[in-house]
Amino acid sequence: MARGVNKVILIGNLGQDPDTRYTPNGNAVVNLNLATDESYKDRQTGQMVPKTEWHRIVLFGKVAEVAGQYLRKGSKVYIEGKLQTRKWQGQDGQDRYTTEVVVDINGQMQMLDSRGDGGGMNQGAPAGRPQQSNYNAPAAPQGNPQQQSGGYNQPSQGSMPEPVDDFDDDIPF
Amino acid sequence: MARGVNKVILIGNLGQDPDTRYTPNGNAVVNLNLATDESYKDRQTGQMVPKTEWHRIVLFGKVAEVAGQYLRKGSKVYIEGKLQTRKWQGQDGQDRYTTEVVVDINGQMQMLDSRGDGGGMNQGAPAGRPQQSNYNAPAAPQGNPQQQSGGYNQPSQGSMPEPVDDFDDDIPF
Amino acid sequence: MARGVNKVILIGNLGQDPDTRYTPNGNAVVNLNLATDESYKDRQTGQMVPKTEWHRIVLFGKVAEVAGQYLRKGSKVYIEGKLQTRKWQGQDGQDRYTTEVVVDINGQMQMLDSRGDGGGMNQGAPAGRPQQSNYNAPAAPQGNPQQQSGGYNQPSQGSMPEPVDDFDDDIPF
Amino acid sequence: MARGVNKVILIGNLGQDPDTRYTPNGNAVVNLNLATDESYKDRQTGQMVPKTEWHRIVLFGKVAEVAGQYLRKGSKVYIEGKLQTRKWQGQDGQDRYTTEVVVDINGQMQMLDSRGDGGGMNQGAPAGRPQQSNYNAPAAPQGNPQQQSGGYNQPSQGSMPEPVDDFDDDIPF
DNA sequence: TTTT
DNA sequence: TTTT
Repeated sequence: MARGVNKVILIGNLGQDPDTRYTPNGNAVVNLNLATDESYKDRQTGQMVPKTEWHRIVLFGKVAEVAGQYLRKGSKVYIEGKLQTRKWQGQDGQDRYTTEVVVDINGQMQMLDSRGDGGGMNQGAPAGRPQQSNYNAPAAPQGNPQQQSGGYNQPSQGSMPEPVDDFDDDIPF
Repeated sequence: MARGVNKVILIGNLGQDPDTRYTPNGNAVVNLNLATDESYKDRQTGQMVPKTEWHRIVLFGKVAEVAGQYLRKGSKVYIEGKLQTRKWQGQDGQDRYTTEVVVDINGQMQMLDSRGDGGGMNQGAPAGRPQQSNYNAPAAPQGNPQQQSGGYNQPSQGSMPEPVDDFDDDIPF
Repeated sequence: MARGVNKVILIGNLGQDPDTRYTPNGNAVVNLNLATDESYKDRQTGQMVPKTEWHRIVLFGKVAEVAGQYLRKGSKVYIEGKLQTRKWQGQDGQDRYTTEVVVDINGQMQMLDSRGDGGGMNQGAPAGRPQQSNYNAPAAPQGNPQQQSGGYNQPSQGSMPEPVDDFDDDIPF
Repeated sequence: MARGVNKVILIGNLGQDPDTRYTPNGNAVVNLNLATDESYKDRQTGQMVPKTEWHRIVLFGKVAEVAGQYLRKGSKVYIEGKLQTRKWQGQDGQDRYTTEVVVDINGQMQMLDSRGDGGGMNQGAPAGRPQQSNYNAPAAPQGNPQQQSGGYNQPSQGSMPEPVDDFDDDIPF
């Protein structure tokens, strides 16, 4: 239920392979870094200047499993989710905020191609092995705080904790 | 032009009066703090738990002027804009990131009522005087970083700089 | 599941009270006539010309019950649904098509006020009695075909049949 | 300007090549037939049943030119526009209504691939010759009324007139 | 870090 | 009439 509207719609390409983790109950949580491109006319030069915006996407439940399995660096994807800002403590003890686009059972994810980055033509075919990095988070992308935490759900001061979802962890979506 | 899609749609209420500033060229730039409400079922208690998400909105051009003039704390509003993340330096010299919903000529703002917070019934009527705080930013609401900068376009290290828009500052939207 | 995206987002006002009907299984099906206003500059006169677009909305399940109970002629409402075109036979035996915005469990309905048309101030309060017209449909508003059918689920040639939803009629949404 | 919200977002595939026409002033007007796919669970069989919805899209201005040039039967496309219902007279003199998704300067069109239907790999490359049928309208697709009119802007009773846009015809978008 |  |  909602007494408001909170909706985000994005189409862009993945800057890297999905980062798949699992909750203690075995539910997938997938992070994506999504680039949306825009260009605008520079008033000095009159030239069109490309501009890339990077978005941090978090998927839960079944849509997370599909994303983790089929999406790869470079994949074009449609995302429908909601904005959520999480508070966490930096190593200096100060508050930090990270805004993410959360895709849960109310959201949507549509693969618009399935190209991996190996140059392969695996159109519509699942990648061999879903990437899973439960122990070693990748370096954070531009525009997002460093992610140095250990396993999912073990945030600690001085690192960015993982997102939590509103839904019951025991019941798969 | 865009080779991607970057769209945010929100309906919520203002947590405080709009913060109106002006660029050197006299164009309005308005910041809003918008709350969207949601509720979800707590799995322990089975109760519905209300949850408020706060969004930082930045309006440019004509829509900014209208927002600054007619919106007030408590106003219900429809916002259509795009996600944008800005990088700035904290007082400790470290990088910080703030994600905002930018409403420019491609976006939309719809007043869904015009209630001020004084309990007045100025339904559909303009507020007496548009609030303008070019010298003293209000404290940030829950879920958003503190805003301690001075006037618009004078960011300094240790404070959060103001957003900049892609559009020609001299040409009103 | 969907391999495409089909989404409609509207904010407007009801041209008349909701038309509530029930399936044989007791599920509510509500029809709304929603007006969205726009204005554009006439190139002859240079004047802004108002233009109203009428939309036929069909709600199913729980959201239908809420709509039927709380919405009234004049109510402002947010609608999120999908486009659906139904084929039916006119009295002359020829095919007709009606496009509707369908709001089911994947959609959303948000009351933006609860004004009835009696000029009452029942803000946020339920109307006394949900209107139900299972036997006598109101005349269609501007921009929509006449609705002359009998009870729900008894379409006949020469009238516009009622919409059907994809979902199991026995299981409430 | 708008005092309401009227927005449609679609991702689907073209059922046929675009139909490009020109106004007397030389502005392109392009019609698309777009299929969006969905599937739902049949309650009798428990099977997933595919369901296709067809949409009539009308593009104006620059986005129309791009669509006419680069899209082909089978192309996947993102459409953002508004709902509009047009009234016209059937050959029997009776009123008919056709609902379209209008994409003008406020809308958006994104090619999600550029595949033509000849099986060619013209990825991102313009098709040899933009289809133009100013004299001979194609048979109407399923889910849409027959289109039997002559050239653009010469509707007559007994046929479905072409759509008109709110914008000044002389000024390219 | 993506894509065209 | 499309697509996977």
